[in-house]
Amino acid sequence: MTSPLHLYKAEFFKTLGHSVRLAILDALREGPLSVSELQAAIQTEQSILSQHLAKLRGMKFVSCRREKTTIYYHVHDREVYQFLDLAKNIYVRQLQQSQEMLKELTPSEIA
Amino acid sequence: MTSPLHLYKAEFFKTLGHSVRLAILDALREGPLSVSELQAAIQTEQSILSQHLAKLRGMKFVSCRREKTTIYYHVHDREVYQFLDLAKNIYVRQLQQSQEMLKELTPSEIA
DNA sequence: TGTTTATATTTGAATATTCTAATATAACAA
DNA sequence: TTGTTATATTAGAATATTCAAATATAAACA
Repeated sequence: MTSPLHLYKAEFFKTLGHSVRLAILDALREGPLSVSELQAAIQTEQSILSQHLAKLRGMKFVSCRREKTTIYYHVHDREVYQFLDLAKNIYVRQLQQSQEMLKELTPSEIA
Repeated sequence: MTSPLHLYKAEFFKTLGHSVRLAILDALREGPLSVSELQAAIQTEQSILSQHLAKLRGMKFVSCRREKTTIYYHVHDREVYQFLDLAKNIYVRQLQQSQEMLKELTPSEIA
């Protein structure tokens, strides 16, 4: 086990495992945005944004087209949003569970 | 942006971003397995397996119960498999696309 | 051509993750 | 109690990822 496919899958998930990259995908839900629009939307330094866009491009989560000097990014496969929403179901439940565990602790147990 | 929720989501995906952890989840598809059964199934050192199980537990992807000296792991929320299968649709398409790009390259372009 | 604007890439330091090896714990049996 | 089996945790080295700053590129325009 831990086949080449598992390694590829791992890269796939790793690419999603960064808050800026998730914010980028979220920002692109409504449609394409230029890099500077993205920069404004998620409040991130130009070079950092560019580096994260490169990773998303590398895994084909996004593509881009140039229009004069502006580069517009869009998600490559909109099914990714279904997927992200399904993820949300799961981690929201996971979070809730953690919350419940916290609530059951007495103050002395927490300290 | 890059809210606390985005940070949490990123942790969620990061937890899935390792081939051993994906192999563990796959191995648990059919039902619970003990640590040594997992070890046999995915051919991994005891301590490494244990460390990855700890991460999966931490994010509540798996839970475990003890039976005498044996510890059985199971996935915490079976919806994770729907989610992983949806992921597969997406990255298989992404892979195919990369393949097609490769095919279009002439040998000289590759070298 | 030179300048400006928009974006990408590179480099090295800072940080985080993973692995290996060793040690710890928990339950049970002799 | 001591030993054994199954699993977990810890510590430090090895590796990978991220960030910040500087530099590079590409298109458009004066």
